[in-house]
Amino acid sequence: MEVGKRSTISDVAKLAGVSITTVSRVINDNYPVSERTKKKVNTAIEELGFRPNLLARSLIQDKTQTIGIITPSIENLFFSEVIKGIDTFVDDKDYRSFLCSTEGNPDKEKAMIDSLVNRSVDGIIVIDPRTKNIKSGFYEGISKRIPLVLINGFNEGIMCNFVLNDDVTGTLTALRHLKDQGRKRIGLLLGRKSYSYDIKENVYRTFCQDSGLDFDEANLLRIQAGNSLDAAKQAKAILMDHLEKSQHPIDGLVCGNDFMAVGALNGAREFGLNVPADIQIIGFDNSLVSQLSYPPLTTVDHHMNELGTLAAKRMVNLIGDPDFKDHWTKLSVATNLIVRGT
Amino acid sequence: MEVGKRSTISDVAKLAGVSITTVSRVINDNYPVSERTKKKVNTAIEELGFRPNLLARSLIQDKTQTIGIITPSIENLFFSEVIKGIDTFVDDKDYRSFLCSTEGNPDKEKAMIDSLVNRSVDGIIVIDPRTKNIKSGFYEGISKRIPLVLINGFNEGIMCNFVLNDDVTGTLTALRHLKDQGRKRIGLLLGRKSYSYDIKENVYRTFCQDSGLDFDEANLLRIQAGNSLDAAKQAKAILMDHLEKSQHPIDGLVCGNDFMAVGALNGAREFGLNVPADIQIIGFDNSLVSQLSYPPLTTVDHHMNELGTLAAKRMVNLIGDPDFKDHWTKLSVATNLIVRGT
DNA sequence: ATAGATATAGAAAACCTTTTCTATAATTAT
DNA sequence: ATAATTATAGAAAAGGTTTTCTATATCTAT
Repeated sequence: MEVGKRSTISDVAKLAGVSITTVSRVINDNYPVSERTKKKVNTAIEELGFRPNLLARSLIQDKTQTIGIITPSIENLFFSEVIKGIDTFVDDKDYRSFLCSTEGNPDKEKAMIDSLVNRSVDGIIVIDPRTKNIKSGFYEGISKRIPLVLINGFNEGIMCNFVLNDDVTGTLTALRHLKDQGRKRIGLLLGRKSYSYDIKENVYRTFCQDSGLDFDEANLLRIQAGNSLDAAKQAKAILMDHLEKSQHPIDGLVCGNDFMAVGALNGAREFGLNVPADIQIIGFDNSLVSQLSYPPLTTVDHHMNELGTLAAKRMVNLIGDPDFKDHWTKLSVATNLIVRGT
Repeated sequence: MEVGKRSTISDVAKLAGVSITTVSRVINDNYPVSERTKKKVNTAIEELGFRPNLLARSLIQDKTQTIGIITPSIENLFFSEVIKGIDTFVDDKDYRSFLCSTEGNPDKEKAMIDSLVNRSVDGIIVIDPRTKNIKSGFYEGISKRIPLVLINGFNEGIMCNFVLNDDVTGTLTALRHLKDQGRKRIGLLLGRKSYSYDIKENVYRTFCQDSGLDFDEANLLRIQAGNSLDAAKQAKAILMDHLEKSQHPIDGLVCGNDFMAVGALNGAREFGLNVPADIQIIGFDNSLVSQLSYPPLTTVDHHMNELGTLAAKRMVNLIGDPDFKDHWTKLSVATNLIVRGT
């Protein structure tokens, strides 16, 4: 019997000599059924190897025990930590998750989300939502149809559920640490403009002003990396370029993420500098690479896993809430500096 | 109209003044409909913002345009490269994918697969299938119900679709390289027993025998790591231990993956050795970390992305094939050595 | 002008469940 | 002994599509 078509509830009913209603009740245990019939039904289920077709159930109940996770990239360590956090939490509540990669393309992201909505997922979590889609009101529209949580993207006045890092404190702590260590010329290294990098830049500018450090446009390094590896390579190149050309090169550097920091570390070393004696380098994220580098990287711990867990928790709550449309929150996860060898 | 319940095909039919059959035909373009009615229907669809409910469609067509990907871990670089390869390929064919993490637990893996089958996924790809489930015949059973492809796990006589790395050639090339470089005492560092590590061990033993190298049980290092970071830490520790205690410590080392290799690299350095002068280290996988370490790691490129792509390609073919039950293949992806700085 | 073909459209069945509503048998209360 | 309640079970509707089968109007060929 194992081979061939999958058996249905009506096969079970027939074999057990009861109605499909009764079988359904035995499966879901939501209505009294006598022990005798229960046993008959269970035997039949066993014999046929019957498993309920979840599609049919979903269609009628209008819930799928399914969520969608949208990410700009799958193989990025930062994102996969977040995804892991989400998945662990929702898996425990017996949700399965669709994983969709957008390659950072806003239109592809929209298409993905639409596709998931048409598949009746119970909710969608977006990692690094695209600014374009935030501004166009796309997410607000989706938010009214199904539960939506956005991780690490924000804009004032948007009615959506956000889960964010405390980038302000994180950046500030890193900068202060360098200053406390006696660094005089502190630089900042970022990727192309984004929600998170914009915050870091602002904090940096304010910090320079407030703390009487020399602010110099030349100490604000910027790369246009596509992926993690690119980031490391470009970071290495741009730092070496800076060291070579600048009259007063930096002696401290905060990087937008750990990949850039590792790249910078390698660049400084190749330039002949001693880390951390000649230049101190601080990464961001506390990702795996920060612990594998030599010396291990001083970095700002983003608690990426926690970010995912929090988003997932919020999601599960929203799904259970019939008035989910009316609630929206902005949650924040604290960051802290982990001092290691750089 | 945006708010409230989602509109259905019958809403469209009513508004356009036609039958639902006709609307269905317009959507799917699988039956002649006059231009005039087509336009009426499309206007109605537009006006209502109608999108077909994919659950209902799937239920009747018995296909969901959905596959499942099972992995022991989400945040492992090796696996995420494979997943990326799979996803890119199937996404292009308009499949969405469920991602399920098993934490390496065979029973959880079984439960996950069952859950996906009940959700009527069109096929399942398993990365690093559990030996226990291979041996129990579980995969063969699933293979008869829906298309199944196993990546990086194998056992003779099992009727399933496999996609494998050529670990034999990879390991051999690495060992030969070290010998060609004049290394006399070559070691091997592996994690707990698995399909892939067993092959590497066998190749190593044979190689030592065939090439007249001193084989010494003490040069076969073994760790029991849980995750990537563990692996690096334990590799560092075990190598330092070996260097300290061994009378004739190794001067060349092939590692089971790049994380171990980075750990070993750091360990050798901390022990005061110069890499590659005093000891040469070769990793496995050509993962991101191998390019970020300093010096960058010499490693065996596994073409993980290709592994995923090939599995995905096979999967899509199986899905299209009504006789998928009768075909099974063993595909292999070549490996090659990338010589960098260690 | 009529038979046969063709183009277009709708009615109804099917997919597999859950859920509501109705029915019967068994129990309890009067 | 009868009415009212309770426990158990089934019939049928519902969920939103696709698909098969049937019907009509239009066209083509004789």
